[in-house]
Amino acid sequence: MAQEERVMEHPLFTNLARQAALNGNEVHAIDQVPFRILSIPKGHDLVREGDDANSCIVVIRGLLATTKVNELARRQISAFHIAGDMPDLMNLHLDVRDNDLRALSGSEVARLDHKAMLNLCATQPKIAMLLWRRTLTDASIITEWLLNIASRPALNRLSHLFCEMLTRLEAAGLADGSSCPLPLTQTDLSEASGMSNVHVNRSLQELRAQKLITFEKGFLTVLDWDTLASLAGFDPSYLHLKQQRLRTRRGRTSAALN
Amino acid sequence: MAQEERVMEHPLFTNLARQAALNGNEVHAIDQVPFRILSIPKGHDLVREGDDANSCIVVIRGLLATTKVNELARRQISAFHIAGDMPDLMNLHLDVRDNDLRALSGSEVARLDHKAMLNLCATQPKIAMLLWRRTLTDASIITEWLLNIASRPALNRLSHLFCEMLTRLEAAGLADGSSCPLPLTQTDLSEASGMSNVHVNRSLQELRAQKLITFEKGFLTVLDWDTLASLAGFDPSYLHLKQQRLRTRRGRTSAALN
DNA sequence: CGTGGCCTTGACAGGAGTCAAGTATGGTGG
DNA sequence: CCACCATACTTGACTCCTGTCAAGGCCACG
Repeated sequence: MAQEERVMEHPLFTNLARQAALNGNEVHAIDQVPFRILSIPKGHDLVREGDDANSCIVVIRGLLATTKVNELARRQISAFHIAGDMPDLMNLHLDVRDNDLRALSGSEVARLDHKAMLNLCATQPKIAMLLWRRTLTDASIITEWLLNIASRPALNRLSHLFCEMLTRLEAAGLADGSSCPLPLTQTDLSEASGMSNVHVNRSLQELRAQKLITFEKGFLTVLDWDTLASLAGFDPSYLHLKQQRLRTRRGRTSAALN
Repeated sequence: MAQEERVMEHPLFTNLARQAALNGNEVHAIDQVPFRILSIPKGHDLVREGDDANSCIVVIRGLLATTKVNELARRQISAFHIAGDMPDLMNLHLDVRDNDLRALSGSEVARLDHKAMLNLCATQPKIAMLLWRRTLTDASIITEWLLNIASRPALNRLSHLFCEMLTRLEAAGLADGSSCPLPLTQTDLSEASGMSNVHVNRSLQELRAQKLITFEKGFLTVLDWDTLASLAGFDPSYLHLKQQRLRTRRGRTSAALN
């Protein structure tokens, strides 16, 4: 079903095999789910509030965000989605979606057939459980964002965001040591962190001045992970990553305690 | 297994039957899940951060909250749980819980056997789907909280919280017209809304002065729903309630548009 | 070479936090 | 029945973090 010239693995498989071993039966069931590859240009909305919740997406490449605008026309980003994420899995069982899905950079996604997905869940309890589990870690991240936005001042808040993104991108194999691509504008950051773009700008300058990070041209480099993570109060356990060693490898935060 | 003298319905059944019709087979499977009734005094923690995620709770009576304290010792409430809610369903598939569950009023809960629940999910896809769906609406609420806290000023933020709680309590049959029990202290409100308790106090006075609400002795009365809801930008669709008529009955917000 | 994003800066205002003290309220025990 | 205490609520004064407004600079792109 893949419309690409190269033979590609089923996107769902790439996604789930990272979490647990699947038997032949399950792999076969996954292969039966039809999908299409879509390219979304930067700034475009893939799904809109009010749309029927009939899509199911796996990010192949790029950076997307779940956004929602409130009655005062202020836009809020409630989640970032990187390669491997399933941005609207949350809407699999809900009738109408109440948020938008926007590409923050040029992105490529696989759109899985909605009915086939529901059928897959109904017939393969283990896969359903894995997908469920994914939605739960997504929810865990949103809860952490709530804590972050509600309880930390600007500098710490931004730091936390950077710590999270570097950790997630590293876990997805997209980071290079302490650097990673992060194609966000300062306005994007402001919409994700609940602060004004002006204040984001000044906080970034402060982070740079303290030699904690570099952030330019959509590229983030963490210069001093320990200080940044402790400023942010960052504890990656809420990400529920399989490979906790990633954290210890870079995480002198905990190593320093020994 | 119920340790009460009166014969009581299985708490899970009460919970799920509200969402969808269950066949005899499914009802029987539910009845096989052992549970115990617990009473938790006001202010006590039922589960703590770091505990093994081996419990599964249904609220019978009272008000609980999921809380988490950050590195600055500031406590944040990320969810309220009323009768019928399942506060730690989110942890069913996650290893270690990263938050606390606290009784904000004297409460009564049913603690379901964790393994039996996992088994139930593995053998009854439809029930698993219903439970999954519940976690998704919980996530939807948290996302709305994120939007609320990140993007609305104090007065609107509190208003939104009140709108939500009245709507949820009404849907659970616990509200009396425009009034409902809401045993929260102003400190609780401040921890839920991400503002200081002093500022909560002043905002409450403002809401009272504008004759929008009454809030005393753990009892909330909404005096002017329309104004309150529009101030809050409240749209109940994120609650994913079955009976949308509840909203229209009281919701002159939408009725007024006709 | 113009135009539009995006980033940067300055000046100013105001919302919200903190600190601290004082006032209800309710439960407890003598 | 009343003194006592803890908890919750109120209030005032002050500070400051953060938002808003407005203007200017820097690219990238057509």
